[in-house]
Amino acid sequence: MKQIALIDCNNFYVSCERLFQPVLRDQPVVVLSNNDGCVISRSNEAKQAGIAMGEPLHLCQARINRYKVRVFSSNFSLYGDISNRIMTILKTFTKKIEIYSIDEAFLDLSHIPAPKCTEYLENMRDKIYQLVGIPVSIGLGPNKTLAKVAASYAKQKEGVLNYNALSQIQQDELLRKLLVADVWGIGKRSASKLKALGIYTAYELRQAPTNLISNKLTVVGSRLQYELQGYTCLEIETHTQNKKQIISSRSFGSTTNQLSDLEAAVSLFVSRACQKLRQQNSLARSLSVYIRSNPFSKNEPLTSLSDLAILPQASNSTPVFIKTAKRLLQKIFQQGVFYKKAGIALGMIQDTSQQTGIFMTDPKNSKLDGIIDQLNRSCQNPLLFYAAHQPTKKQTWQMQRSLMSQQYTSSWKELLLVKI
DNA sequence: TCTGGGGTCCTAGGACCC
DNA sequence: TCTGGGGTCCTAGGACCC
Repeated sequence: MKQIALIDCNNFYVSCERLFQPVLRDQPVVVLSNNDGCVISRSNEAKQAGIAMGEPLHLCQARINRYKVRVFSSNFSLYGDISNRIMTILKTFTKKIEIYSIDEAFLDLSHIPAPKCTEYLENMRDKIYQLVGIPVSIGLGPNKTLAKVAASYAKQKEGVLNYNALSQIQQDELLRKLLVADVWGIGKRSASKLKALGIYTAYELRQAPTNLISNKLTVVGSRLQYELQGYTCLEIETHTQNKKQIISSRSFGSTTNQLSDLEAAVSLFVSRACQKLRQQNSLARSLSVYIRSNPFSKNEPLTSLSDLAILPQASNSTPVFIKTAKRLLQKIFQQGVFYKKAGIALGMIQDTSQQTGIFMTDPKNSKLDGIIDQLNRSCQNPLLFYAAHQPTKKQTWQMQRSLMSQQYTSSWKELLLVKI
């Protein structure tokens, strides 16, 4: 039988903040999304204080005050750096690893003798804590879905749970306790469809007639059902695929009705996306731009505008896409609307080597982009910008991150100081 | 006053062709 | 006046994930 492990960092962003401020260890802590909008990571104490995942800050402010919850803006460059350290350690255990998200990885440990597997996982957990200081939970099962199930219970079991080592009765018991809405891949919609069929738990989903599930939840549901039964439908993907779409978008700190503000924002998003595009050695042919007003506004109706352009030739040149983005923006822009968010997406992505036709990328532009990438990669805050971003102007639309911790590991200026 | 961002996969339905 | 049906490709939108 296969042995698939899921390593899941506990309350990852909160754990990263605690790493550099140990005094937070027993305190309730939350980390907020961009613009300090929603809660996106909670310590166990904060969960007990009744703060929900994704809850808007302004709705839980009273509870935060009452329970003296410590609040942080998100510090993604710090979290990314800590994540890299953990993934590097995991790679010493096996080459068959899929980095699934910033705080999760699947490992194929089928080569480890089954009786030794639990001990192997405990060793892994201890090593990560010892070397990086982040607590993790590890679940192991015959496939990804059951590894996920095991990991969700591992949090109560000293961080490690080996589903394969359980008896049939224990496995059934585990699935009976698990609500179907908490199964990986079952969201709100699917959960309510299943509820209508009288299916409430993972166990009931596993036992349900297969044609019923495929009718109601399509092949996606069928795959999950098979995986709950112990078959493999979702393989581990060991090499990172190039992105098929690259999105860059942000909500603004405050709204704006100025085209020039939107142009500056969109130009910045295009530069970020193009840099990612070049990083994976790709070209894109389509660019879409969208802008919208505040969907939560009680006074103004929602305005959401977008348009897409397809270039005659695939490109990864920042100036080419900035020019196109501005053209689209001018086309869709409506006067008198107060905009809260803008974004761009690059699509029709292909490998650099796939480029055909006689028009190649302008060598001058591509050399310039290369130099900008190189300089900006070597430092925390970009050194070089296209003038279209208006970097020297104070931007009213920029993000609010008033509660951010230091860049302890990713900025020379903000390294942790140790006094001895 | 204050509600994230980035990504994937799947499907239904329209356009088009023979 | 009669006005098919099957196949492919593409896209928008739904659903879900972290």
